Amino acid sequence: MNDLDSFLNFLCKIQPLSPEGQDAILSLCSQVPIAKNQNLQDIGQKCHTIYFVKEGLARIFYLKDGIEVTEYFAFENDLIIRAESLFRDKPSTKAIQALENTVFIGIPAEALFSLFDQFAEIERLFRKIIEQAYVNTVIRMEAIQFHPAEERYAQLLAEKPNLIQRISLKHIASYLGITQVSLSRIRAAVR
Amino acid sequence: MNDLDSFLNFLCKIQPLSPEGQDAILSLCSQVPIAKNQNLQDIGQKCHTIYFVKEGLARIFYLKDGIEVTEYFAFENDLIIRAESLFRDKPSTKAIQALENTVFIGIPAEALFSLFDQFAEIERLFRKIIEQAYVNTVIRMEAIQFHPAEERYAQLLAEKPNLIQRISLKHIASYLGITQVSLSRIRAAVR
DNA sequence: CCCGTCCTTTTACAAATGTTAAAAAATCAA
DNA sequence: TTGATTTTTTAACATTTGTAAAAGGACGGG
Repeated sequence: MNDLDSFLNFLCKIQPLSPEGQDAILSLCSQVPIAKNQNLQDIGQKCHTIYFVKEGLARIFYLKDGIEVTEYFAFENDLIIRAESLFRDKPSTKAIQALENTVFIGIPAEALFSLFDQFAEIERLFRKIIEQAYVNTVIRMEAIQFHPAEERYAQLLAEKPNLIQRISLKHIASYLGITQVSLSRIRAAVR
Repeated sequence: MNDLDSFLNFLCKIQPLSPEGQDAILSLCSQVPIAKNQNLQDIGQKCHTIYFVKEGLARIFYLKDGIEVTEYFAFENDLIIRAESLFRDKPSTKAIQALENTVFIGIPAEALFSLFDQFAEIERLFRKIIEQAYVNTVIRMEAIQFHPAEERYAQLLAEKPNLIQRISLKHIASYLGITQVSLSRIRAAVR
């Protein structure tokens, strides 16, 4: 019994993997515990690692005029990568931060890509994972493009009701593309 | 000599393909000419086809309170898919429309996915294509999330200076997430 | 327990954007 | 060209959201 079993199980639901394939992935996985409010990766670093959240909660954020803007929240089993750095080999303008005590699973990208030659099933797995990430981003962009902030907040609450208990409002506000003052107003109006 | 040569060449730059792989893809490609302002795919249809623009110009749009919102523009060789329908097998709330007389290249998704078993190189090609699309969407979301409309307009002009000659301002406005009135004001202020 | 820090709300005001309507300009077809 | 249609601009006003500052709460360290 390995404590990455539930993670492997999660992967196999996306794409069934042979025992050999599973072992190959496992051999690349390392667990990285990060304390609450600490960064897993800092702004300015090139991203060479694909991360998942094993337990805890994390976000990607960047700085806009000195203010932190949250781009993405990752919960258990969620993929968390800085795609614009990883797939373009450029330094990232974003950081990955643990919002709770969090254990990440890290997979070195180069080593993983090498596995693709040997295991087509693993390439397929990650193709599907990226497809899902892509679809999620398209859907989120639609929301942010033309829905007023109040709708976006309501929608977020409907999708992830427990979010509000685990994440501070200022992070939620910047994720919604508004200020925390504005979010406070929205909450007051709903109440 | 086949008139899809330039398209094949475009694909091979992303991922080199064997002659057999190239033939396999070609055998699935059909060309679909659509007249200006006509829809290639309508709202409500399930999307089962992966499209590229061979020549011309197209967009994806949806209706928000009866008003058309442009989600995406596709120029020559650009991928144009309604990802949330294609990868989730749901009816799309979006339409694909030709903004000029346009020739699309269509590849049936199911048949393509079957090729993946036979040609790992083709699966890799489409993995990379989706990765690129994903990165582009992440970057666009960052822009729309926290940059004011005026910046987004300036950035769009810098990236695609010829866009303004080919696309009406109302479409550009909705792509930027603002009304056409607002875009007119921005243009007047810059002038 | 108290203090300081950080988070959240509230207030007042400013700026940006939406809405509606109408005018001006451009486009297109007969 | 003319007339009809569409696109773009302009105007006036309403609404939303941002900014800055202050006040109240929550929370942890000493």
